[in-house]
Amino acid sequence: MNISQAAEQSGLPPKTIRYYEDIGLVEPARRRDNGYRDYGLRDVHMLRFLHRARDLGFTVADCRALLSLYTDQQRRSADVKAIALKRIADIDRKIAELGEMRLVLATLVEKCHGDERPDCPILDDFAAEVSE
Amino acid sequence: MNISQAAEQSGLPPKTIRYYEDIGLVEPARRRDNGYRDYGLRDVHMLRFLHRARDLGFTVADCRALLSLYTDQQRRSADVKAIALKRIADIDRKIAELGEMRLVLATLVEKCHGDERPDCPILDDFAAEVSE
DNA sequence: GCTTGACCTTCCAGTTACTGGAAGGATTAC
DNA sequence: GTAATCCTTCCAGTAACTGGAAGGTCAAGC
Repeated sequence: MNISQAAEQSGLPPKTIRYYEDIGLVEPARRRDNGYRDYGLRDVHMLRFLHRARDLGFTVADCRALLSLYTDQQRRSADVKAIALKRIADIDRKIAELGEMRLVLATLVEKCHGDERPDCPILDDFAAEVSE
Repeated sequence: MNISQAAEQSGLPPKTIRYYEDIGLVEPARRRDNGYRDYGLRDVHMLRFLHRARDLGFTVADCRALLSLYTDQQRRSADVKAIALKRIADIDRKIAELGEMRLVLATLVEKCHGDERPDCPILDDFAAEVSE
């Protein structure tokens, strides 16, 4: 099948599929006589795998590792789990960070009357001297 | 003062300060005879403002707007508040997204025994056919 | 006066993971 | 035959820096 079919079935845009080939995340696709890439079920599987992993926020580097574990029949499930746990820890760190930002902003927003007047506790906060 | 002092007092690395000047986020600094940038208190103020705003996750584009509101005595606090509210909405969207990822991953991780054996529900999930 | 180290300058390249677009060839529908 | 829709490659841009190279400046110590 052509790249656009593979795109449709994997959920990845054609551009992204070519990009993944470029960076060696997937094997170069077979080519037909006219130079078009030709995908089979197995290829689509791999692409879908990547789509799913990327959707869960794994980096391309992680995807490389996950894909290699996926194709390795001798893998240890512990290795997969470790990558997933690292990702969860990452997510937790980001959520915490965003939560702190949100808290600060919500506090400031609440104090700001938000009308035609120029005085604004939000800007005041941004401009405040750092407390020693 | 030199850029490294300005960096220390604003919390931004010298590289970043030069970068902000490059992209026109701050006015070009005064220069001394030797070509060195020379910063005053007012400059450091602006830089610290930017540091704070960036720390709260505002984009550089937002910072541009916030900085212009900051220096505008005729500003409407409503405009500042609107930017902050947009940022909060953004944070909420990101937290929700991360929360969903976390939920999925935590479920999968829990199911994975994580030992020497190769079978792994995480990989199984990634490789699963999309349900129609 | 000279050297050494710590500054400073500019400029170019790399990071992440794509995405848009141009130029040109192939295929398909009518 | 031709128009629309594919496909190809390649180059550039995105966000917000960061690292590093090449070279000028300055302050301290001998």
